[in-house]
Amino acid sequence: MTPRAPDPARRNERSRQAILSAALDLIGELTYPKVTIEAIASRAGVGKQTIYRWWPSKAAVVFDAFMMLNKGGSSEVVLPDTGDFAADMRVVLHATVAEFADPRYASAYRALNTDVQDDPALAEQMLARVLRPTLEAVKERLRAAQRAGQIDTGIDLDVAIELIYAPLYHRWLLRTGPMTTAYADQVLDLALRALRPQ
Amino acid sequence: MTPRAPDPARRNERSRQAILSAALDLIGELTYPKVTIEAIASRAGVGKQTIYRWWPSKAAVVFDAFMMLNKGGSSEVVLPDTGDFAADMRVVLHATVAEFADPRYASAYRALNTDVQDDPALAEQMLARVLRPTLEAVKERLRAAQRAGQIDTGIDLDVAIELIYAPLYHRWLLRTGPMTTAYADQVLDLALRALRPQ
Amino acid sequence: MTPRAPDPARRNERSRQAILSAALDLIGELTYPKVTIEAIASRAGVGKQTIYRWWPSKAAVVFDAFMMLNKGGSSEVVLPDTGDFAADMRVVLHATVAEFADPRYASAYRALNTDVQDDPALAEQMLARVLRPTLEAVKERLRAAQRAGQIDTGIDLDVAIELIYAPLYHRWLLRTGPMTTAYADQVLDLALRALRPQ
Amino acid sequence: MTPRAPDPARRNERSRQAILSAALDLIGELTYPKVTIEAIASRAGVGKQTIYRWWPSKAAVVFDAFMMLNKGGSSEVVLPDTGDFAADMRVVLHATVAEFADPRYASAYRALNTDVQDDPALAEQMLARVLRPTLEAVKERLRAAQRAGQIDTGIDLDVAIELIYAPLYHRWLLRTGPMTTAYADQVLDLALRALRPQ
DNA sequence: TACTAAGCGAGACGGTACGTCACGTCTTTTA
DNA sequence: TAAAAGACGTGACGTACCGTCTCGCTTAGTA
Repeated sequence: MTPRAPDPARRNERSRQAILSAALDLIGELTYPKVTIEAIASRAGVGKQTIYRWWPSKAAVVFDAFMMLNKGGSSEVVLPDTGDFAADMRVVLHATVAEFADPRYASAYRALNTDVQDDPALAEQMLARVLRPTLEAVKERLRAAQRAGQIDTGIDLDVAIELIYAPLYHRWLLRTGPMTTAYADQVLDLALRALRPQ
Repeated sequence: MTPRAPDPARRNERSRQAILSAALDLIGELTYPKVTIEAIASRAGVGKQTIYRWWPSKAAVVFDAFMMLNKGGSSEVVLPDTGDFAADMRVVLHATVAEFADPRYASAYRALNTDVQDDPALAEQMLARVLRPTLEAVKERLRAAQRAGQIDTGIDLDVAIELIYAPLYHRWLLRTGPMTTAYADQVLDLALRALRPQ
Repeated sequence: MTPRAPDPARRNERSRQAILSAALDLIGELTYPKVTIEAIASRAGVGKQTIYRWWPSKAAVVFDAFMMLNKGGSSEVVLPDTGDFAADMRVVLHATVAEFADPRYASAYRALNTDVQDDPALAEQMLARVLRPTLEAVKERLRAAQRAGQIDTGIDLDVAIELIYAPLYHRWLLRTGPMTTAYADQVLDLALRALRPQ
Repeated sequence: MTPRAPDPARRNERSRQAILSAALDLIGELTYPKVTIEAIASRAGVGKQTIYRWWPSKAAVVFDAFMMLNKGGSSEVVLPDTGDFAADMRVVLHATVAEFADPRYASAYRALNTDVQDDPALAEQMLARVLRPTLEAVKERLRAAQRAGQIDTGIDLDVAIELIYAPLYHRWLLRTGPMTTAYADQVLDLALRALRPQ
């Protein structure tokens, strides 16, 4: 009596799009607990079963919806490399600040950070498809900067990355202060003091 | 027909304790969405109304329960000052790592970080009674270190604090890696490179 | 983990009445399969759970609603006894025909005769509280008629009763013909030919 | 854009048989509400559409399945005529009792008596193809008995028929007692008292 | 010492959303 | 082109909690 998985080939692409769009819209309009599966289905003009057929939970829907926004779902992240690490990182962090300013992106991301707390499978996906690609790209850029003599070669790059990124996420998630490019610049300046060769 | 606020003098302390303990126990045992008001009331041997009489939401109950654990509910945080800033911070960060290792503390804290996303009042309370006291104490210790010439005087202390703390919270909330004292030491070492006079 | 039965003392009589009335109204208006629990709850202005708390199934609700109509729920049935059995039975059968003419009574009765087919508990209740009381009363009246010499003493009264009643129910349930007092009279006349002393 | 009726010539007889057999099997195994179209299709190894293409409702399928059992689907009913009306009717009623004892026949018949309540088209079919042929045959036999002087000529034969048949159906549908040949004999004996010339 | 008003445990209530099932329609693929 | 397979929009199912309410029953503080 296995439930038998549905056949992806028969999947209705129009419905899939409608569901993800409805989810994003509702997340932007309502507080997350009010973004119910029923509300998404209703907004998308779709049966609830069509959601349950393809996603195991609301969180999974939101994840896919978020991935639609996040770099078009691509897991490949490539950072600019003009040869000036500080300038390149500044561009990247400003882009991050800009993403946080998009209410649909920000709300979906907050929702995922909430759901991740009680959903190990989602946590793994977030790590693998959202966080890790970015962190790996930064790490790669850091390595290039080390080769160029801009970053101390004795530094543990994994810690270096979090020194740069964590303050932004921390401030944003906990709303300890405004999320501005100026703040990003401050953090970056300070972090670079720690990373440069001494 | 104002509902007339309940009289705190007549409040049953035994019930209050039972509720907060039940909340903490359940948070440690169950996934947060299953920690319902009904479950707390039932576990505490208490009527639901007794919870609704004294707290506006589940999040408020969890907050009070968490405060019971967090430094005994005191909002006064004082950091050690042996004259060696690095050593003092190391002690403090190790204490933080230890708190994160307590499952009841950790689960309650995660739950609050979740609820905060859609509850501005709770967010304000978290900031004022949990985060700010610690951050202020660290800031104070940083100022003393500046006076002692251990920290560069040109540094914005608010950013400095986040450089030290954010990586820990980031790694813990997003589970990007293990939460160890070794990691805390690495972060602190790196951060201090940024903060010391140059 | 027994579900613990609800306490009848705390039951809301207003809700109970609203539910039974709503059920009867809907049965009179809609085809039986469209008389859903949700529709009853909605019409009664009541939560679904209030129905599920007190009744195990839609059929049970309909049964109680029907009993409200059927002789005011009383299980005591007493037949007239003027000394003339034929005349007395004619009165009784005409009353039965009149009941069948009430759309709420008739629809509820039909619904119960439907549900009874797959619900032995309901079948038992129908027998004990609806059919048997009437049949017993007729039997009692038949016995009196035997003593008065109007009915042959060799007759099996249980069969005699069904000879009188079954044709009415049969015609009504299967809609093999119109349900009129004239038909009742015809059946009664014929049955009495079988029952009278010979 | 009329849906265009399917062409009966192209109908797959193997599927038709499989559907009717599956329906009968399920009716014998499950409670009627659980005999769903999906269950029939699945059991028959047939697509749902193949059922919807050829039958308007579950009741229609069950009707056809029942007709397969009921006298081989023939609508022609001929009663024995040995010259002894009582004996002939006894044979016929015993055959009816035997049919009621077949669980597939009985379950299907009960199901139809249920569906008939909210489906006038089905009711008409039941009357025309199941009840009327039998009743007409009995009527014909009664007429012969009248001519033979065994039945009073003043009797309304339609009422006479119901006097004989209704008690059996009544007892069977409402389960007011066991369905035995002895009971059939009792009913017949009593009914004949009413019908014989006096 | 009795009275009275509040908090209390209990749990029924009107609701909303859950996740599942079957409906009847449709679309795609196979024979 | 009928048939199998099964996804789809729809809507009811029966359950779980929500937050409010109403019961009796303690349990203080007032008379």
